[in-house]
Amino acid sequence: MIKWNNKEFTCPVDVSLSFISGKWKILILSHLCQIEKKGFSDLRENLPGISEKMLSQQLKQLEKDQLISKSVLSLKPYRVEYSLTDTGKSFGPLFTFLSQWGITFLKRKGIDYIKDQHLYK
Amino acid sequence: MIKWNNKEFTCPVDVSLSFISGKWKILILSHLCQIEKKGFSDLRENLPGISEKMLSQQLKQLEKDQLISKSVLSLKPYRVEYSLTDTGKSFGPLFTFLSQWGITFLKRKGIDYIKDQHLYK
DNA sequence: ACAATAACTTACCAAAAGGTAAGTCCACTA
DNA sequence: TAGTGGACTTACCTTTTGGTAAGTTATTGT
Repeated sequence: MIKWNNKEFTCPVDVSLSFISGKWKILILSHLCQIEKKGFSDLRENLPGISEKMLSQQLKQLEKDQLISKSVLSLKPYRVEYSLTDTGKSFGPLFTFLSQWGITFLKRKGIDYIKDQHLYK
Repeated sequence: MIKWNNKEFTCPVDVSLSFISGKWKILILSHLCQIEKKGFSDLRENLPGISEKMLSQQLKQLEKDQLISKSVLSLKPYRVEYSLTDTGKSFGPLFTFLSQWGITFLKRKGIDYIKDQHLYK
């Protein structure tokens, strides 16, 4: 068992997973990797099905783990912006891989995601 | 929303994740990617903390999803062997990435996994 | 004959994760 | 002044996931 920060890991893969596991984290990160606009509601719009509670919760955790950073654009009307940190960006190849794998898989099943992307909005 | 097999996915990444999410699946697959011996108890030994119930349950799901295949070596004394299918192998780069990411992360935190691997058994 | 090993399954239970709905605060717009 | 949008929080509840422990069948080893 590898020990770090009062947690135990069975192997390096387990270490990596501890940052990105859960139903939403990878999805949030991979969207932050792609889209330009990064406000709270931009993210919500791009993650069909996520509740505000979940989004807020996950963003908080990702920030704590230093995968993303939040900048407060203005306080009076409260506006924020989220972006990947360097650590967050270091997961980039993972998101690319998962996206590509999914696209290839779907194609094998007769679904052309790229061509029909507009249908899935 | 992308639909396939009565399930809904928000994007291709979501499709990929549906095969490998959960506490144990990636760990099981990445071990099958590395070790030669692949019996039930070989796996159990290499996945500290997993219960037989969980291992059996996850193996069943992975087999159903066609990421692994099971060959029954003998019936009288019941012996089996698990291995990655081609689909399972296609996740290879993912396991490599996650392992490497973890190793790099640990090194930054002053833990040299490669050098001290024997300590973590 | 008895214990150990292999590959499970089953029943039961606890904890973690996630969903729903409502509420908050503030500012801008009509 | 009423309504809308942005960025949340909170309480409550359900589902999913995971853990424990015991049982099963059959073989090999002592």
